[in-house]
Amino acid sequence: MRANGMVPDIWTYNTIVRGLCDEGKVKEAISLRDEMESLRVMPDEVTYNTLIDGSFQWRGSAEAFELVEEMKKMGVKLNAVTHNIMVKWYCKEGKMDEAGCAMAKMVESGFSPDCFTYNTMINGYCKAGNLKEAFKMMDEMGRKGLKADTFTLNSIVHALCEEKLLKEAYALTVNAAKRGYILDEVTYGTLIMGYFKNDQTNKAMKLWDEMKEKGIIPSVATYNTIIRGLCHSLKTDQAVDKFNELLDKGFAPDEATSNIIIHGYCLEGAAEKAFLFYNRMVENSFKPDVITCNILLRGLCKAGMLDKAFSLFNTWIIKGKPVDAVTYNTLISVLCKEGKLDEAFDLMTEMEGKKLGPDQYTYTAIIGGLTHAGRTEEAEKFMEKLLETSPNVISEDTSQILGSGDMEYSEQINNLCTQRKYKEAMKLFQESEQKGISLNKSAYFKLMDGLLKRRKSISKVA
DNA sequence: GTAGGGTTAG
Repeated sequence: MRANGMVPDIWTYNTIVRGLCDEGKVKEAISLRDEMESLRVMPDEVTYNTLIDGSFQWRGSAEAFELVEEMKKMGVKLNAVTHNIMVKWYCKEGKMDEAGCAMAKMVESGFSPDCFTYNTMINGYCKAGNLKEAFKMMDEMGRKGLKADTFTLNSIVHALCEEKLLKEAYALTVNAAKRGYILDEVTYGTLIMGYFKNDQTNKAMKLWDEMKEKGIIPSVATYNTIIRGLCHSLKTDQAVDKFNELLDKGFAPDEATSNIIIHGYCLEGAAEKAFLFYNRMVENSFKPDVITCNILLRGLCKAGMLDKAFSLFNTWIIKGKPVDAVTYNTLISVLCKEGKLDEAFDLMTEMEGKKLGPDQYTYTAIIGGLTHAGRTEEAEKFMEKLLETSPNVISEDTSQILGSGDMEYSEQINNLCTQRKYKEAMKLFQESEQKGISLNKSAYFKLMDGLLKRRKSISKVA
């Protein structure tokens, strides 16, 4: 277009900015913004929001907030989407207090939180294991006239699966479907993953069939879920069947698909098969990344082929391909197990030089090696370092304690919910709040289930 | 015809 003397309009530019950001080429996207300005196609809120989200993902929050400031300076008004992006990234970083502040700031700026905001917050609280706040958000959402939807449902299903409450998760989806909620491939994928993680392979496969019978076409991400599940159940050959099915349907597997299968063979101790598949994929334009490298290294170490592991590591470095903390920790662990502590220390120095660590995994490996060699005093020194870096490794899990909650209130609320006396359950919840009493997780789940039931009409799910 | 929420490899 430019060569033919045409000036792309704002829509065209924004589309390309989005494409670049998706690929992680945020710098190029930002320089495109300069080009836009020089051509007097002024970047708008869509351009900035795209760049801000991309910066959060690929360049870190400092750069992202700089763009927010720039946006203000350029006279482009922040909108609800801008705020939702900021809320989302606080949630992704697990900073739920700050996410709450961002939401409050959104209100101050004159925007009411919408379904995106609430679903983001609900998911964030679920991921943080704070079911009480997740439930409170859901309640608030309902009181503002916003309807829970498939996104809300999927967050709760995921949280239930994480708690190993699979029966409850399944029952929730069945009841939700009866009430008019749309179950989609993510709902199924989440349940399937939950069953696989709890070694209920048959149920997982049954749900896969059920999903397909319903005419839901799984995307690559959902194919990855079933392939991953089969691999973790040491059924990599079956996983490859699904992989071939994916190819037959004309889908292109992504980077993850190949890594999962390579990992599957490594888990089975079949390093040769892993390399055969690796080679097959490389010939088909698969670009191995640092995760591929780490998987292969672990596989080779597991199979006792240390020489091969180190030669792979060296070739990788010579080729200038990136390595990370996991790469080093993988090798350091195996060296410690083999009693080759000097070499392990050398690698630790090397990773320190590259500012990749050491982290808690490095220290744990070193402590194990030293203890095994009877070098207790040195081990204790590293123990101190470990506690400095991550005090939570050994201390008690406070969320567990908080999560245990008050039995009496929890049970009463559980019972009321089972009897569908949600109003009374809510009253009791408010009473417990006033007394500063926390409930157990199952009580919060029951209350959330109640909120899903409260929903009267069905909103279209995109 | 452009931006924001749920599943997602070591």
